Amino acid sequence: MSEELQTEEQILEAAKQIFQEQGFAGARMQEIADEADINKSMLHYYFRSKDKLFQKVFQDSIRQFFPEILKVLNADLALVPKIEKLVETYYDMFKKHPHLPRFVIHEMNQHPERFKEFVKNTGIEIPELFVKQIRAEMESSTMRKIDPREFIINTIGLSVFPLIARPMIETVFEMNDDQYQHFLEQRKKELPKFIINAVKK
Amino acid sequence: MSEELQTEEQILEAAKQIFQEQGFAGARMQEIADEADINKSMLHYYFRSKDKLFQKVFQDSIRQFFPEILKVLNADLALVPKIEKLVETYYDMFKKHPHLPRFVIHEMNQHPERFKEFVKNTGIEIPELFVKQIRAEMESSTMRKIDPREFIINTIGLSVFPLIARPMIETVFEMNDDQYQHFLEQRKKELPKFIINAVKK
DNA sequence: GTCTATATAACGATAGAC
DNA sequence: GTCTATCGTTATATAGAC
Repeated sequence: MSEELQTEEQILEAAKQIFQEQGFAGARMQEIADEADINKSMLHYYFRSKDKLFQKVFQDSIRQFFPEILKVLNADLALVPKIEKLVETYYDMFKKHPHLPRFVIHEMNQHPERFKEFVKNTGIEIPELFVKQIRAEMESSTMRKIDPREFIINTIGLSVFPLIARPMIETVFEMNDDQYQHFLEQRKKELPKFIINAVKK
Repeated sequence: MSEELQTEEQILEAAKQIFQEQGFAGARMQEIADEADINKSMLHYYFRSKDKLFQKVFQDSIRQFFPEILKVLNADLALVPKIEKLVETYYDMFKKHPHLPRFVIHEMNQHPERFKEFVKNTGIEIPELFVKQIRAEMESSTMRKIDPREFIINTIGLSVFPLIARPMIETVFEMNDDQYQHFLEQRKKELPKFIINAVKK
């Protein structure tokens, strides 16, 4: 009885790792069980089916991915420090969960409708405050005219892309793992400048 | 005999579609056979195994994805029209092959070493000419100092991200498919400005 | 080269003892 | 709640007739 929560937590932790690494289709229930160091039948005892276990993991992953970003977007910060904070948040998240962004991107494209349902259920909303902030900056003439949606997508895209494109970057620019990590560190400082400059008047 | 090439081509075309849509793990040989409108055993007759068929498709996809971009990067064009051309190339590619970018990203992360091998075999190289061009622009003081690798990654990332993040964009900004397509059209014009502005002095 | 039939293995899921 | 054993399906792959 006291083991209930622990086992369930162990399973979820293992499932998260395997699913995020391999995706739904690539993951094996046996592998999840091995990772959680429990018997395979326990997975079904706690979550009934692979699909149900996956949906739990996927929903948790969305909850992990979006709100943290939206929180920063809607925070009470000036534009420049907000961009800096946003970029930093992404890179921290990536350090803890290297497969999270690619996992979400892959799976949400496999079942777009289901994904939209999930997002609605988690109560994620348009970053209204940030949109207002951008509009205000544009009116006070420090920022050139740009669709706020473009600005948000560009900022997130610039943060995420080098993380999901790692093998490509390492290959094209002939980096090893250390050099890639060093490149990311440099980028953390450089990227906010790039973004701010892009919308300066 | 005269049917050999045609059948092989049919298989590859079908395999490309299914693999790019579902990934290696999610794809089924039966589904590829159905799509190609041939018998399932023909897949093995022509390509021996699922893995061999996949590797052919993956390599072809890389050949489809990279050289076209690198060709533009190394073309004899001034910076601004080059960026415009690059963005346009990406969006055209996406119209013809909507799943290509996400497919390459997902699969190259599943087997990074194999991916690096493939890239080397296809003879893809660092876009040296473009790097030189950026360096020249920086020295002639029209462009602020920036690591050319950052500039390249940013440009490609900004082009690719809204394509692979479509369900997210449609959800967060409450767009339907038409509105998304319209958004992309607008973006095709806006993005080069964003990029150029970002590196202006 | 193309088909049908089948081998072989893997996987998700369940039954039943403890 | 946890285990072993096993069922039922589905997947890749092959054998063999035509």
